[in-house]
Amino acid sequence: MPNKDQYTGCTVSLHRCRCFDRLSREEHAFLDERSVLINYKKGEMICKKGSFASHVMFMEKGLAKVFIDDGINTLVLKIVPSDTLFGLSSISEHNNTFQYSVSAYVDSEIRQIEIGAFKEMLVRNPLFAKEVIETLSMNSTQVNGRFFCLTHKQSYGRLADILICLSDRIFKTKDFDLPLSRKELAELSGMSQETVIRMLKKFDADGLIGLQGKSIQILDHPRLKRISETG
Amino acid sequence: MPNKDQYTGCTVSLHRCRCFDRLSREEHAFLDERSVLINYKKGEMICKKGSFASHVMFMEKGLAKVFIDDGINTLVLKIVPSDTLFGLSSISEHNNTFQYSVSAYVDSEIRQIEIGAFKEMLVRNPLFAKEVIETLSMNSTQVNGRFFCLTHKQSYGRLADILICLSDRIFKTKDFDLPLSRKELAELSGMSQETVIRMLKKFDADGLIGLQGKSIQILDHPRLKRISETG
DNA sequence: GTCATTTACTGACCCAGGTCAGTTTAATTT
DNA sequence: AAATTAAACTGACCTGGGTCAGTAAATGAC
Repeated sequence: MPNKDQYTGCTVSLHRCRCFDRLSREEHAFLDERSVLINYKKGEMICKKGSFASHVMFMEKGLAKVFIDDGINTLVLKIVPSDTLFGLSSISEHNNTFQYSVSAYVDSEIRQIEIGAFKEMLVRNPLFAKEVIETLSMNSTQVNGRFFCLTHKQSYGRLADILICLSDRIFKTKDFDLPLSRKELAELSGMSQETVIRMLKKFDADGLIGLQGKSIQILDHPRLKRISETG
Repeated sequence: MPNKDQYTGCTVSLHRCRCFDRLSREEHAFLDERSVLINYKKGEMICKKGSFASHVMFMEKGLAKVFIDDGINTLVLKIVPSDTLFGLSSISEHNNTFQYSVSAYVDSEIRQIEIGAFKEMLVRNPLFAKEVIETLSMNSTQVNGRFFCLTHKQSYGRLADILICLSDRIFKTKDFDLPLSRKELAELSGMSQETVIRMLKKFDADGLIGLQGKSIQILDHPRLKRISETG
């Protein structure tokens, strides 16, 4: 077999954190009592990089982007779909602030788990800790693949990646209404708004996708895949 | 205070893993007995992405690059200096292979710790696990900063970053002999060999650095820093 | 409904930096 | 020291995709 590793700019890991499966009924209750459920509206900021991290978060239902920025440019690290634990980077003792910002793509329901309780659970239940380690490690691998892709693939490939990712992993259908603006799609694939628009039109003209405003359908998945792979 | 976050393409975290400080004498001995010490020569492969991960590693002395590649392009995720734990991404149960490759920049001495023993320790000693989580989390933050930088800064800024990083964090002197070729410096700053050479020459001509072959001295640290920040 | 504002789109321009094809210098080998 | 090979460097060329300056369409406000 060939040793060609393929990376994608995909933003969502297939990994689901199993840490809560490791908890006893009491432990589960312990965390539950130290959690609150918050609703966010589309576009709302869920947490801001640099602010005090008083909790880790669990996306009950919704979709959000995890990103860092310098005031001018934005880099989307990953997307958080339903049933995902996030904000783990703030477990660190010496860095009790969020290491990234998160904002809602759509109306979202998020459970905040008090960080002290979460940390206590790490020490109380080693299997829980082990799953958290697993999740952190899978996250890194995911982000690294995306890192490779954004630095070494060209734009067509990156856009194809994102379209495939949206279809396969996020909406799980070939035909979906994009809750993102072109601008957001652009920062997701690491390029300018204008380029995204031009390339979407190109894909549409070439019969790879169907495009009517926010509604996108994947018409030629294999060819899209090939574009993603070849650049 | 302004809310402008600065990211650098820096490859080395200042974080040192304190997990071993959490071990009792016996636990220390336990891991020691399940470790081996291996020497690698400059340029030698320390581990290959995709191969079975039978151990985590500790850099006793040396310098190595952690990278992923697709056969054509290489992306250096980070540099591993002395006294650093690495290869943690292979702790995962469901992914018992290395998630990246590592190769030695200079002759290096590396302790391999049998992964079963390491995982056992994670469960046996929760404070140990907590420190490992901390390290994973710091690693991510570090790589994310680099990610931002390589995707959003231009080449001069990235090269300035790397030079500052080499001087401040790796060699800890303003005057050092680079153990890397221009090609390696290029992949470190995410650009082509030719561009690195041209820019080094430019920095030299502008009096920012002194350049004689492999020997580099940082002459104008503040200005270099400014270049790193602005472009 | 009309107006205002945001989002989507188009075209023209341009330049950072990659690629290619060399030459020069340094490091190894014999 | 001559011969190879690899690394460092130079110049010419070219293009992917960013930026800017608009227009068109969609969405929301009143």
